[in-house]
Amino acid sequence: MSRSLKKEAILNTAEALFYDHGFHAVGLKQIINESNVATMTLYNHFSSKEHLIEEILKNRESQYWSYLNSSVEEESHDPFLEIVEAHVKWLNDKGKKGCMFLRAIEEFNGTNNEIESIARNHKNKVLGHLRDLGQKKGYSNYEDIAFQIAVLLEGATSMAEIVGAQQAGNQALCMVETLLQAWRS
Amino acid sequence: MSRSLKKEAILNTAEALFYDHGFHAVGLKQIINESNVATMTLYNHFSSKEHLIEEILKNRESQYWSYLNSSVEEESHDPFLEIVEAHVKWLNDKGKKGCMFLRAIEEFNGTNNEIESIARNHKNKVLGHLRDLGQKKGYSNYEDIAFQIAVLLEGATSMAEIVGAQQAGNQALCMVETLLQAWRS
DNA sequence: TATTTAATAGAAAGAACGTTCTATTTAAAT
DNA sequence: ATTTAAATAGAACGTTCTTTCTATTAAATA
Repeated sequence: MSRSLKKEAILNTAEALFYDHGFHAVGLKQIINESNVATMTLYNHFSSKEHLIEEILKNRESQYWSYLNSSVEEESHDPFLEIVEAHVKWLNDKGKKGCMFLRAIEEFNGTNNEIESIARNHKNKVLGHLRDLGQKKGYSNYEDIAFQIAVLLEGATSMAEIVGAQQAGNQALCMVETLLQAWRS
Repeated sequence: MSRSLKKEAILNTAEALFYDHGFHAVGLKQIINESNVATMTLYNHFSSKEHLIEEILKNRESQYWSYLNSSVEEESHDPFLEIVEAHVKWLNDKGKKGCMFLRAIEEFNGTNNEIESIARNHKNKVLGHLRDLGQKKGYSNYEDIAFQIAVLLEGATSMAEIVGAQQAGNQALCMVETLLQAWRS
């Protein structure tokens, strides 16, 4: 098993465990056991638990963007609908237990600035992306529209924890359709 | 300082700390220090950290309902609008850092069934309340409408962490108005 | 083949965790 | 005034935490 495969195993196991139970609730021992590596193998790849968390968040962010970008075409007719659809796909695949970035903010605010920044920057980048889409589509109130779509995305993520990704996603899609129609008229 | 004042101090301090940093991230030592009680005073009132968490969640649930009930009149003309307004008031007063119930579910799912149940039951009760309101208002698709209002509420809670309760609340209110208009026509 | 590099298991460190114990002081009840 | 009960500070317990160390084995490179 090559070096990078070990690192990959650690990242995958740790991401799953942190996502399922929280950053502070999961110990390195469990991560080491479940990813079948030695303690020092983890510490050779990541200098501390918190640096491991940073790398997991960066990975997860790029995964999320690949969901958004693969589903939303350039010059799409309905970019917001496609964004919500892509987000729902993400929820089905990797988002059934809430938003890992919000949880990072919640668990590390005031105690680890780097982790908090990674998470906050991600959220602000999504907001900026929505704003760009709205502006490109010619909405004069693109600022408000971006916030509102963001509320829908975050709401769907949270509701997926309670009623499942399917139900939460469908309702969010239904709402964005209604809103788009209202905004056009 | 009487016995029940001590208990109250512990509950308030612990609620604030758990809400700010998470259940696993905050130790009893900090709670004991910041609420100015002795270790055994805490253990005389609460048999364990997790029982303390249970009581905090139950308290918080009743606080949330008092926000909802005080703002929503019987036979209101626009109960959904009032629900969202009450929720936004809650966010401004006690909800700037996400939903404590969702976080309880996330941190204790699979490891503490009692805590998880308290949180899940609360969320389902809110959903049931929304359904009742929709049905009473005569919406035939009250089931879907309840889910959709819930998505708005949860979305506003999450967005409050990123852009503040004011902005998040305003956008959620704006959306519910648009949706209500669409549902009526 | 010889040499360097990675990965291993597991012990050990030292701090922090939840919880219990002890001995003392304060307050209430008789 | 005497007894009973509560609350106190803080030590202590056993466990777990993150991190480091050691000594050994496996892989890759030269």
